[in-house]
Amino acid sequence: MAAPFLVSTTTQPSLSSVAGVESHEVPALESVLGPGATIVTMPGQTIIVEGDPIRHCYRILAGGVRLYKAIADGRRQVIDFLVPGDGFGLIGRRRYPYSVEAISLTSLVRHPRARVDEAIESDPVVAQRLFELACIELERAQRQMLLLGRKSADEKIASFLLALAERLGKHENETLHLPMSRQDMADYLGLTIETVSRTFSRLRKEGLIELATPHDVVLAKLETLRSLGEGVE
Amino acid sequence: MAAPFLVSTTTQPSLSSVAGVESHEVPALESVLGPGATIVTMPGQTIIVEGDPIRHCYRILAGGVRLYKAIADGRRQVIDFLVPGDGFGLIGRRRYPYSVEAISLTSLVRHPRARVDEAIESDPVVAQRLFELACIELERAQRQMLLLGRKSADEKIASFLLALAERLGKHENETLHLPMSRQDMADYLGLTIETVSRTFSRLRKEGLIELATPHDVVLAKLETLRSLGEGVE
DNA sequence: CGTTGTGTTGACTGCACTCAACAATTGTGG
DNA sequence: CCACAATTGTTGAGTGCAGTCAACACAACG
Repeated sequence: MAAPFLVSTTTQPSLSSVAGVESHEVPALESVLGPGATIVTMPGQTIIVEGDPIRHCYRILAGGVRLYKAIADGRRQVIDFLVPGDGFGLIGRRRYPYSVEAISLTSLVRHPRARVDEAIESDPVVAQRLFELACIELERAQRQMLLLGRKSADEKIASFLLALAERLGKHENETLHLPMSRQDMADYLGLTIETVSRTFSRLRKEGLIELATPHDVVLAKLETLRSLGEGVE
Repeated sequence: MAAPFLVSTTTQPSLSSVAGVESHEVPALESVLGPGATIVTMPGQTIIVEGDPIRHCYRILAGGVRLYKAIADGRRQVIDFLVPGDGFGLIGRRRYPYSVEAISLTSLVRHPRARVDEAIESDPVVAQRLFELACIELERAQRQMLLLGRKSADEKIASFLLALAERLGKHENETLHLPMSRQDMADYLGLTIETVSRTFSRLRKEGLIELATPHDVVLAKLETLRSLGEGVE
């Protein structure tokens, strides 16, 4: 563990740019940022610690990360999982309100945050675009509040799978790859690993999903899954 | 119930502008919006329904409102409570992702949303300010995700009281007025009315708070309340 | 081939939920 | 003004969903 950052300036060739990743995308901002340093991180490696000043903004080229908040006794709440195309350090003010860790072998491009701040001042379109991105994030967070506060374990898992499927453009009977651990899912959904595991097993027995491996889910009955996730009795 | 909107164009004199209301304030935007129509709503009255197009933005002069999302079977998640000085309809894109209802007798000023959209295009400072506001809202939402996913009933109530106290600039042994019902608090914290009521009673027995009335809490031991809210064992 | 990390399953527990009764308060009509 | 109804909050009794503790399966790895 605690492997050092492997920094390289060469661009990663295998970007694996996924289909439906829209919410964190930064097309209008691409040009503003210019070239950046490419960073490769090992699974489990910490990239940002909650409270760190926002010095850079990052975009994920390959792999994935988790954003999370923690309390003193070790409890964690995963705020979001980011996939290739997503970024962090772009929205936000002085400091990161969450920690960032790599889920798998992950490569990112890093740009000085100052370049964004300059762009906000100079280019009105940048501020508009960032405002729009922040609004999208806010709506995501508010949807997650409904999930965390009012949904059952079944409904949470169903919603999670559906949201991820939509984000990655997966359809019925396609295989959805879950790069994160059961613990990560639990901390994202306000559950324990055991409950996550049991719920996957139950959904499998009921035929709503198939588990090729613990990290590869086939969405067998998308509609049933959807009505479950929406909380329709 | 279902009393009609009482619209008047005269400005409400008793603004009751509270001290520490910062997160929803719109000082730089005041001038942009110009004069608006004043609206008075009765307790429980619906102002916005989830999914409504954002045609106006509102600022609360007196009273208070709840923002909430609901599912088909009636379960609700209160997203936030707004107090005088706060606003809604300013941050967000096409449609409201939540419903808005008055908690108490509430007066608001309403401005056409189009005026904001024009200002975003024409005045770079407006877009910057809105981006900043959205970031603040996002951080609030993310803190609430930690509360909903990982805190116990005690910790939730303690956090809630502390956040409200800070927002209204209340200190130790001062009385904090809670304008919302137990049901609203429950739906905000992901609990039931009974659990909210029981937890208030327990905190009272332990001497952390006093209950002048069910809606007026004296914060007797602010530090103990704080460590409880932070999740320190 | 043992070790370690991760996931699954079982047995049991407990925190918060449900159901229910009652108290307190407010509003309404006679 | 009082009786009654309606609304809101509190408390008790019992239940259940998800949590805890524990054992085991399985794969990856040195």
